[in-house]
Amino acid sequence: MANTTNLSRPAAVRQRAVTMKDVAEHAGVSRTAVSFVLNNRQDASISEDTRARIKAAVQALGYRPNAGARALASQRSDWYGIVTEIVTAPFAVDTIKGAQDQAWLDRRFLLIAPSDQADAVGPNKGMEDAAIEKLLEQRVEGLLYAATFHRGVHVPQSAHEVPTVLINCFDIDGKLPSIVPDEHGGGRVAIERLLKAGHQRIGVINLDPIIPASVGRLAGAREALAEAGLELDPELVVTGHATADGGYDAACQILDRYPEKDRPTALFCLNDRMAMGAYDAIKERGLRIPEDIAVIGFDNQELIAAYLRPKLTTVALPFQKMGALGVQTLAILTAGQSIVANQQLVDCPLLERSSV
Amino acid sequence: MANTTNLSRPAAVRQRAVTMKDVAEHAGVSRTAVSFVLNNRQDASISEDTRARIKAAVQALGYRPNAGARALASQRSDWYGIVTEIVTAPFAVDTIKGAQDQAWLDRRFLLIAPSDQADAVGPNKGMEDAAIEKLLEQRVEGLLYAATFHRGVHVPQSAHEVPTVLINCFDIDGKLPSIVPDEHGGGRVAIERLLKAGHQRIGVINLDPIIPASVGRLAGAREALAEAGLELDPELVVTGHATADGGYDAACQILDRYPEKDRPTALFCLNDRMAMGAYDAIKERGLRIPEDIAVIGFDNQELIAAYLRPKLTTVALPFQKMGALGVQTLAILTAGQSIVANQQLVDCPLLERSSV
DNA sequence: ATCATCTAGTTGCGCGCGTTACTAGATGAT
DNA sequence: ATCATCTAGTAACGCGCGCAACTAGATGAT
Repeated sequence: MANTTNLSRPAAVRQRAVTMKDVAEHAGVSRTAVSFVLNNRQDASISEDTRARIKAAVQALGYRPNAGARALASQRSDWYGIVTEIVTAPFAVDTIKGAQDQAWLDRRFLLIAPSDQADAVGPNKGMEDAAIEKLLEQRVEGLLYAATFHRGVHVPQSAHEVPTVLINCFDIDGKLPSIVPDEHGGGRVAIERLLKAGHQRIGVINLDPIIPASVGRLAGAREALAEAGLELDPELVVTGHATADGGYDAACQILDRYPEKDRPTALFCLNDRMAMGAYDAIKERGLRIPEDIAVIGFDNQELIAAYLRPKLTTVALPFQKMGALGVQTLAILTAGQSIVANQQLVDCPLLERSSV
Repeated sequence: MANTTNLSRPAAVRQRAVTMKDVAEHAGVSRTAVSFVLNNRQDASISEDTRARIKAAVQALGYRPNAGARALASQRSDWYGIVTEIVTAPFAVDTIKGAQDQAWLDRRFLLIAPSDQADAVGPNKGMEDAAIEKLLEQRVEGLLYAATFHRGVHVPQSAHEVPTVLINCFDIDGKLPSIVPDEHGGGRVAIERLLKAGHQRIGVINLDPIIPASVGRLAGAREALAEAGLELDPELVVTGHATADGGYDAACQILDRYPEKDRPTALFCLNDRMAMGAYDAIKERGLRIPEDIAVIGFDNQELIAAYLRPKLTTVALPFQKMGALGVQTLAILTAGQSIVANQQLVDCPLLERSSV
């Protein structure tokens, strides 16, 4: 789809930028020589002397390459694009950070486009497509498509025109490669930590049971328990709304259902926001964390986990790693090679703080 | 400064993109005609008929303009750059969002570069400069430089080569225009809200007293009190570390210092994290919010304010608005016009929730 | 019939750069 | 002295596009 923007707005008056031609004249050589030196080409022979003269001219004039022109001539932009919900997303920045850092290492540049995938069916439907369109107009060589919670997504058609990697989500329609957190492993790790601390009777505050996060984490939890010869008591699993209030309500249910001796000694909250509410329920009952009840969360939502009192032990979602791995995967794909697996799992590490 | 990246990496094999030439041939017209139609130029005359043929060809071939080539030819990129600490910053995203949305309205594109300004004196010193350098290589027409907490900054020299606007910070060295929150007004608004609820004896949990946020908010608070014929009791102002723990400690001090009848009935916490800690101190003492003690925060750190129980009434920092205003200001500057004021203040609105 | 004007386009230059093909001179081998 | 080879570059093309300058034909006025 072409756009039809009118470019006839008056340009700002500003002095012309220094070009290679200027550098060449200043150094008394041809523009080609400058190009060879700047691109550090081994096949061209330029004497040490003129090489130095050229570099001096670059310094003296403050020459700065024009990335657009370079991309035009070389037919490669060294740019990747990332599409993500930027604002509603406390996590999006971590993904971007991871991708950005890796891109930097690879001498590439990351273009970030906003999208409101959440309303993908709503009024902003067009915005995401337009964002991708814009990125393609910049001739990005590959796309990262990141979601803020693990789920299946429909990727706009235009994203298929360049190598695309999904982060924290997977392609419902097709075969686009994806990178997702190892929810299952994260569930294991959380329970193993509680078992190690001696807890046997563990309550679970669950998320909406159909989302991948819930399915995976619970399965992992069950597996870890099974290996210890234990089972997850279905009565101890209560589903809450994925907010602090939801966590509070769920925790109340669990805590109030049993006399003290049968009460679970630990709570596995499937996200940190619910853990935040659970804290309130526990404190309200005069119980101490972790002495009376240990709490373990999931997500490592810094602002919550690190500031709760006591600080929340939780399982981290590896956003930075996923972002970095996304760029690495893209690098492989854009080089025309094929990748190992269509879906890559990234570990969810345990973050020890003080609530267990 | 020129970079000397070697571009000789092998490019991915991919079919050539559709160009204007292809469209022109397909439509049986000259390339210029296509350009005129796509740019919607009024001064050129193209019949309705060929205009339609060209548009059809664009559709048929899936033509997409090459932004780089367009920028090269037109000498305007339509890009702005924004430099900000992306990861350590819960707020950075809001600024970006505001700027991004405004840029979108203005048919411009926002390039985001990371920077770790916090360690500007440390090992990452070079990174910020490099990031700006990269943006300038992309020929951005203007720069936004955003900080995550209101402060004075030193802006790298290269940022002076294009119009630059500072957001949430101000230029220590020079005269770069800036956009900052109206801390003073925010302080007023917070206190006025408490006064309206009937509170007269108000405790303040202060930030480091030398930072602009503290200075402004306190001054505003004093002014509001003065207008009600009241004064801020110096004993009721305690400075805490800007964390939940700091807020807890400070709140304990205030709450334990007085017998019940002399205890303040409201707490103005100069940031939400400290309010989070204050909540704990209050609840620990069996007091209710807001019945026994009202709490008002500052910053509107969503993840905290909206999830505390009861939800925290707080004064919002207008990051989105500042971002948007930044882009608008940049638009004025890049158009060669001059702006009204060198420093623009943006209102900090009160966000009513349930803690007052 | 002649000239001016308008319509509907086209030709061609240049943006800044990467790159291929060429060359003038120096050096070495025979 | 002659030819091949090497050194140290240079000339020229094209990437995709915007834009100023031009043109061929149609229309209208005198």
